[in-house]
Amino acid sequence: MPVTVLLVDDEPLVRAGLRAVLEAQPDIEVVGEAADGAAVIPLVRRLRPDVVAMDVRMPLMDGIEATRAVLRTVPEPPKILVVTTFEDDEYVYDALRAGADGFLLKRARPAEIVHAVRLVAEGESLLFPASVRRLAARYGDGDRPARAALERARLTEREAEVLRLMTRGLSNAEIAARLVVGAETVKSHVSAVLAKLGARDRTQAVIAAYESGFVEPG
Amino acid sequence: MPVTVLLVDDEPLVRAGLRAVLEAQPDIEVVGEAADGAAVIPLVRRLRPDVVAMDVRMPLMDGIEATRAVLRTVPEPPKILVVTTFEDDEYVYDALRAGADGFLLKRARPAEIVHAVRLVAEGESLLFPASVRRLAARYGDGDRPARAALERARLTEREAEVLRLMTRGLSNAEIAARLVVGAETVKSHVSAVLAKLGARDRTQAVIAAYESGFVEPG
DNA sequence: ACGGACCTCCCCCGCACGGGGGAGCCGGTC
DNA sequence: GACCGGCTCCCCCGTGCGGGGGAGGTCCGT
Repeated sequence: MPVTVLLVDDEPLVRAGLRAVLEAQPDIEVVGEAADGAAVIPLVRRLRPDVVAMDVRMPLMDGIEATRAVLRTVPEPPKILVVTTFEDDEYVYDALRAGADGFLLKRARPAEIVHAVRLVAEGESLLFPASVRRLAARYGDGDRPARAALERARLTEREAEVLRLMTRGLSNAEIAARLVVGAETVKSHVSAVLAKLGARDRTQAVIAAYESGFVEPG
Repeated sequence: MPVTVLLVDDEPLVRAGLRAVLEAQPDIEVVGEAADGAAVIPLVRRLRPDVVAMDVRMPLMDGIEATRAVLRTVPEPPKILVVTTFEDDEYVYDALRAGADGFLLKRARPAEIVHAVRLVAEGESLLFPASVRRLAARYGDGDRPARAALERARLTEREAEVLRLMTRGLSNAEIAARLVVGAETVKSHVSAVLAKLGARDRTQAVIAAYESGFVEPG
């Protein structure tokens, strides 16, 4: 029986590429796709794939969190193959700690991609040495306070909703109208968001939202 | 007769994705692939594609240089569609100056990718294909001329630089200090950017920059 | 019963922002 | 020469924004 794979990546182009590469193999079958980590668990339960090819950066739930969620909640969970780029090196260790079974660079050759899927399906774990080496080189750049800030932010539901509307370009008055509350209330929420994000104004808050993946561009 | 396309990208996965997306269309045919800009010219001469989907960052010869080389040396050159994820505004403008006919983000949806290929094949040029549709949808109520404004949005060098600093969260005063000009000058540039982007305030301008791929999040 | 989030609304206040004008200078084009 | 686009700087002016306070209300866990 073939190895069944679930693709999880927010970029349709990458999904199409992975599908094309993997389905060219007679012993590998792509049984499903998801555009965000938040959609993974029900899909895994229903499709019961052998391997999940999981992107790291996704809008709602990132690959790390999704990996944790799957391994925690699904009995006999699938193997998790984290598909990453050089830019995501910072997450490699986090993903390993979350229980991922292997790593794959998006720029790997098709044969390597196929090989990686077969390996993790067989229970082997693999790590591309190149990515780990780069990790050490690039570690400590730390020029992304916005991301860290947002991850630590713990916005309340209302604050997150207000931030979402801010990222749609709405003014405080428009947000108030949309949420059917007073303008002063919106100001309070906005102030709370700015404080939690370490942002000076709504523009910086919106930037932080984009940089952190809180909103999906495109 | 179908639109013929040559794919130029150093990542096989991306090539596979583009091929899968484009060949799903009956009127588009992928006639060749190259992994580097250095291999483009002989391929273009031999295959005579209508469109070259050209990556920017490649090991030997980048997409900008390859675009220049093709347009300089090939009679009746193909349309050049620059495809990239890494969104240096430098690259964008360099590519356009080099004579590229369009600009496409890898994270665009398949339909947008197909649309972009057809457009440039027909002789249209497009700058930020994704953003036009999205902003049109967002302000689709019709009260705002954002769509037309953005289509006309040809930011000057200075305006693009100001917008870039806006997307870094800088205030007008900070931008003025950075560019060593007066605050009034920055205000003029910002106003021009807002007008050209159909944005009401700097927040909406930053959003448009992210949505259009003018800046790359993450 | 109590504290503590959370959501809601209110006050005052300073200021950066953005719109509307105009103007001089430079480099390229016709 | 005249023209035009781009960059620079200047004026006035209204207001949306954000800081710093405070204060009710509900729900929840202890």
